[in-house]
Amino acid sequence: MQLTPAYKIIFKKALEKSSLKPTKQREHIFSLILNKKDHPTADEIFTRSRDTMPSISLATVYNCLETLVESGLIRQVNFERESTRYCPNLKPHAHFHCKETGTIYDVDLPASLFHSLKKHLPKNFDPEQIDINFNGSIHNINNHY
Amino acid sequence: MQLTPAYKIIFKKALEKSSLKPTKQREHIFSLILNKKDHPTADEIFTRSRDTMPSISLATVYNCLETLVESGLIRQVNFERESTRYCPNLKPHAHFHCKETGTIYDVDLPASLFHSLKKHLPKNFDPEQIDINFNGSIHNINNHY
DNA sequence: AATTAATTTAGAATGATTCTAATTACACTT
DNA sequence: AAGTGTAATTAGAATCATTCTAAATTAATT
Repeated sequence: MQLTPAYKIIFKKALEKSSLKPTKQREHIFSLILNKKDHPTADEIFTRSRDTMPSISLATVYNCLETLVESGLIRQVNFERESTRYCPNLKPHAHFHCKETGTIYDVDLPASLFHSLKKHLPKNFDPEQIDINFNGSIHNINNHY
Repeated sequence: MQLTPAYKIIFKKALEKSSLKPTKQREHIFSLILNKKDHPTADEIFTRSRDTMPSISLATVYNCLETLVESGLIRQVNFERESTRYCPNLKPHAHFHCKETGTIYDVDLPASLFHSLKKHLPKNFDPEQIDINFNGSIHNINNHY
């Protein structure tokens, strides 16, 4: 697991901005999330890291994920009360949760939609984050014949 | 805690539709949620019910809430991994979570917005529920002078 | 190399929720 | 009214994701 040089710079800058240190563990967790663009839980990341960094502890995985979120390198995704998942996609987007498989899909949305959502808030409400989560099922197109 | 006659009918019908029984406990929990239109947690509801139904157990509160959600009488609201909250407002709406106080506010949204959100999904994605959650702070207008 | 602060670590603790198994309530028959 | 069967309630144990704690390690700075 390696970060590309470009991402290495992004990584260091983002952490330094919050005066956090670019440690091996943090870099490793970040690269794991970037290299497989799904939405893993802390525990899945912990399991994955056993291949390449067997000495890391679960507590560290949680700590690293927290600092990566803080520094804006990844996002948290929550569905109901399932384990928190982590997402490297920083573009404004929504999530679709398939209730059959549990898989989470990114859904790109135009910025305009986020803007019109904000317009419906009272003037003194200041949103920092907007989460849009769909929950449903996915029809297999091949089933229709 | 009493349901109005109108709500009593709604309550019975909704449960019967799922062949569930309109028990004292279920009715009581439902009335507690209707009569104070905030977004209580299971534990808060448990505490509130001690005044009027001291014998109810926490497990029953959880069970009742589950059946009320199943039968469409109330909605669940989740923010991050905080305790699940319950909401009697069945109109399509969003939620705003104040990160200072933890309070949750309903935000009415036009149905058209939900429709345009759905348009951005792939054709075979079939959303059953859309959750829109704002997270942020609320400015006190009186602070500006 | 010494000092200091931040980070990592293992394991314990927490807290919300679910599960289990026993009891109770209710609807429907005799 | 008594009996039967099913669903609901209950107390307490169990679970599971996450956070906490305190000690050990690492990294940055003097």
